[in-house]
Amino acid sequence: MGLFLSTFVNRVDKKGRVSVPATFRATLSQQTFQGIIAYRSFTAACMEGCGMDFMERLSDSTQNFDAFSAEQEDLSALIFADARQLAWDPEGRIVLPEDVMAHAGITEAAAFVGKGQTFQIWEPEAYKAVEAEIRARALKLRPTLPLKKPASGDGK
Amino acid sequence: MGLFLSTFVNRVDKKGRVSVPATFRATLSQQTFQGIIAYRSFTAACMEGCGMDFMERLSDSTQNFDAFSAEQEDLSALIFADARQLAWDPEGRIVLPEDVMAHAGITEAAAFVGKGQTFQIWEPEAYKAVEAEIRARALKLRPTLPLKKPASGDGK
DNA sequence: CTCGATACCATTGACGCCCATGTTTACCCA
DNA sequence: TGGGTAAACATGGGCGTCAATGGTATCGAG
Repeated sequence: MGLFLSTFVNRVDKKGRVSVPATFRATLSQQTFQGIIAYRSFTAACMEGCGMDFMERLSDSTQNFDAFSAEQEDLSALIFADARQLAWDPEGRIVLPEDVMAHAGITEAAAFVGKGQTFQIWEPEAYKAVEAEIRARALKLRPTLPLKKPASGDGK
Repeated sequence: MGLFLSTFVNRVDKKGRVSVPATFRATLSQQTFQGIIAYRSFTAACMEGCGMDFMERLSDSTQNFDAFSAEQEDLSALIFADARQLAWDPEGRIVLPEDVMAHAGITEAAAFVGKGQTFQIWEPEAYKAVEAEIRARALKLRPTLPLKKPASGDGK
């Protein structure tokens, strides 16, 4: 399974177009929908991004009523309502809608930030500030990452 | 499963290329992604290095929401955002990005330091200093390493 | 007919691939 | 056991391809 890794800053032209990083496109290449899904973050001034399969998994999760609280169901409903399908053109660019750019404060450039299964889209300077903040806190608290054991069997 | 062992110092050419030690490549040879993943250490002036499977394990771990605190989630998110996929060329070299070399202070050479499951990339002189420090501390404290029992069954 | 959206085309600059070379290590044979 | 040979690895440079980016044309809707 492909992951969204690293951070890429790409220019936004006057038509609102921006290139989706090639590596992100590669991870999404096997999906039914040739593009990305984007919705406004609840907690930060950025967009959340993912592929269609992630949306389907979210949908599946909400089917298990007992697995999800009422709050979580509200949240996922909000996500579905706000999600936009942004197809990319033959050159791999998407067009950022007005309100998306407004929500994230994006003007001239957009930062695609890998989050593993998903990614985020930020105004580059805003992300730098947030990142520095988290990094400083991480340095102070020194949390440790509990890792699962490698998949049993072979190391393939 | 292969381990990253020993320390290798290789030259960095003017294009920023450096050979990944052959033994490290062998350790990573069975991975889906032919290259290394590198991200900036939070605590030291070096890069942390690993293979794609390590990232996937991290991703799997973050799926267990209850197992993760907010701080840990921040940290793993930071790793994903900072992780760079550095594929090697047919000769086994990777290109070190500008900011990577800046963070680690690397100019003419890079030291690949085995850490077992992972490895680190240092500016050679900087690592020598840190190593001497750790060695001196180890001599004084005489820490002991608790060993797990060997896995029953196969030793694979 | 006008405006907006999307496909098409062109440019450039970085990155990956190819070939060539030196140097060390490992191996084979005398 | 020693020398010679061959393979593998580390290193350097040149070139082609692809991704990112900016502009133009075309199609459709209002």
